[in-house]
Amino acid sequence: MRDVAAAAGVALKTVSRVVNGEPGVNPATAERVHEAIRRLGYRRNDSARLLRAGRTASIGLVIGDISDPFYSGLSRAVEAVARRHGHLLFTGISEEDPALERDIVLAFCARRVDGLVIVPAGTDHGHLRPELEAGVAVAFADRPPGPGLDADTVLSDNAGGAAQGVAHLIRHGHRRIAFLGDSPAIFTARERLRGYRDALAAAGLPYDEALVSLGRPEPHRLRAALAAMAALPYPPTALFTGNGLITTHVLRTLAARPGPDRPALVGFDDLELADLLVPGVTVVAQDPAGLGRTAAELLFRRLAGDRGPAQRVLLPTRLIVRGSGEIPPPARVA
Amino acid sequence: MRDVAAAAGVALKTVSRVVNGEPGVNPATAERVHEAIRRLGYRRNDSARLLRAGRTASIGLVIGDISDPFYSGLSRAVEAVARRHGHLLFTGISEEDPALERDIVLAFCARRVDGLVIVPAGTDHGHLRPELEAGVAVAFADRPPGPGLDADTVLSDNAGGAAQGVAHLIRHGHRRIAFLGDSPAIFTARERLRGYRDALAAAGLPYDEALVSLGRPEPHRLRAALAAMAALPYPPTALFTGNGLITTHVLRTLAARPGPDRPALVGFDDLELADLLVPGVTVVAQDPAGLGRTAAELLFRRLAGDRGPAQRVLLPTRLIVRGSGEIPPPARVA
DNA sequence: TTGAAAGCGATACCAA
DNA sequence: TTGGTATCGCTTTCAA
Repeated sequence: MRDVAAAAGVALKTVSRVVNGEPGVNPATAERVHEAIRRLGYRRNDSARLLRAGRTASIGLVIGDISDPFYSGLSRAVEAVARRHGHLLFTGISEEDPALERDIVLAFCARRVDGLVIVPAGTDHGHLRPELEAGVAVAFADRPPGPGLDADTVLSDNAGGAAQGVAHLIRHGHRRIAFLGDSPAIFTARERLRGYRDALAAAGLPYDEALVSLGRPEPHRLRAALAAMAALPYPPTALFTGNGLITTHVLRTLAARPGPDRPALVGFDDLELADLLVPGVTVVAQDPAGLGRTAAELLFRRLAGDRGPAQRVLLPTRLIVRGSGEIPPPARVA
Repeated sequence: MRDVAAAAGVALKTVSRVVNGEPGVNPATAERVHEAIRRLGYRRNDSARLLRAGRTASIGLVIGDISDPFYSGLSRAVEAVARRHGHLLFTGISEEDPALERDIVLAFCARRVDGLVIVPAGTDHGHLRPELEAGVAVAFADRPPGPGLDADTVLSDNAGGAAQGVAHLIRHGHRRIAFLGDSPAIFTARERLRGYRDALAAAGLPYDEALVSLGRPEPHRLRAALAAMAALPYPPTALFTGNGLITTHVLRTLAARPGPDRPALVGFDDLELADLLVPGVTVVAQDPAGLGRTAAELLFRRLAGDRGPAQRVLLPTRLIVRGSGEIPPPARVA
């Protein structure tokens, strides 16, 4: 910019005025400046401008795994909202590792992002407190922050959705319904398990630990769990799977070992091509874009100056009926 | 930092030394500074530091649609490489709109990103020339830049992969093979069509325009194309679909209208759950992570000072046999 | 070992 | 309408 000013024979400030379209510049002078800008191929350095302005017009998104379609949908929505507000988006991938999440968050804060949208992997967000006090806005999506931190949070109705899915199976005559879920260390997994129990209780059915398997969504673990349940005196006639990955692995296991009495199945999370499988996979679908959009919008409301109490938004889920959840239990042999 | 210096009763520079772990500071002084840092909750502003340093330690990724699993895999790989090099990643989504792509690229450049990884939607990248001259490194992934621009480029072997898939169908006895592809305005679509023609030619089969349908991957367009082909005197006995979305829509159409003579099918791009469909979907799989990783690594090689000629890397594809591509043609009724 | 002053590239305030 | 100068938060150069 200094070079431009020199080339045009004007002061720095005049160039700044022209570049920013500020009023009060003689058209002839402005033209001289434009000429110099063209000739020198000058373009403004936004980083420097924003340093002066004291903001960065950027927000950071921290997410566990962008190759999961759920999170990529969320991510896309956040980007759209950011751009609509004239902000750029930093994306950081935590690989569900709390330490990495923390590093990324701190790196973003060191760049002085205006705000953060976090899908937390960790459960301790103490490192965020000083940043919040320093004025960084934060919104959590999909999972809540660890205890002791108060920030806007957008969640799916995990418990309600799971209850809805399990109630659907009960309505179709099932009494022995298994729950295959992720590790209870994960908030959403706990909530979905709660929904499962709620639905059983509401129908007056007992909670049987032998029908519940929680842990990492690994194929061999799930195969073993299914085998153990199949060996029970009264094996489950229906399965509720706690997330998309688990549903996929369970479907593979069922396909590899086709039997006459295929259990009914309802899964949490929609799957690509779920409608093309035979039978189609009945699922409780979330709204990943809605999570991202809502979290980002809450964030920008804060950036616009909203100082109200932290909000917690619960987004509804939707049962999509496709066939696998409507398989009746085998006829009772009297 | 000024406040810290004042609180510790030292000069600005001393604080800077302590913060950056530079040698030559009296341990006692350093401790006083640390104390002040803690008390004031100070943390360094990286944006300001990098402004002084003349770099931003950030790169930009411009991508068409992150919710496409292909691009989210690519994106994830770019993020990983960026972090490994201590860089932050800006993500911009062009929605396959050249004008938007240009805006995003220019916004990134205005922030003075050190480099860009672009999955181009546009075919004219003239706006990049001044940026390149200004020292921004650029690598293209999945599709090449428009003519007249010379930059590192990483592509899948689209033509080779398509030829491999079509040859697979020919090997299974098919002579009438349809090609359902995306708009020829798209580089990858053109290349895959070329591979199709190559494979036909290599087998001595004629190229029949009636068996080729190009255009947007919309369900009704594809349904109409399939219906028209089915009405031919000699309808195709096998289909080659030019990308994942097209494969999906075609599978839906076939499922909705099951006939006795189901055509064989090989699709470009792998699909989630492709192994669980009946029959499993035979595909030509790309390596999205490889595209992203390689492009990002080329970029960082440039940032490290490599001034060699622009490279073009071709990544191999892989045929995954699952059943749909091995259906034989119906027996010839003599 | 420590510090003063200049500068990175822009904007803001006040004066001319 | 235009320009000088201080400033954003930090690093670098050179001197003490």
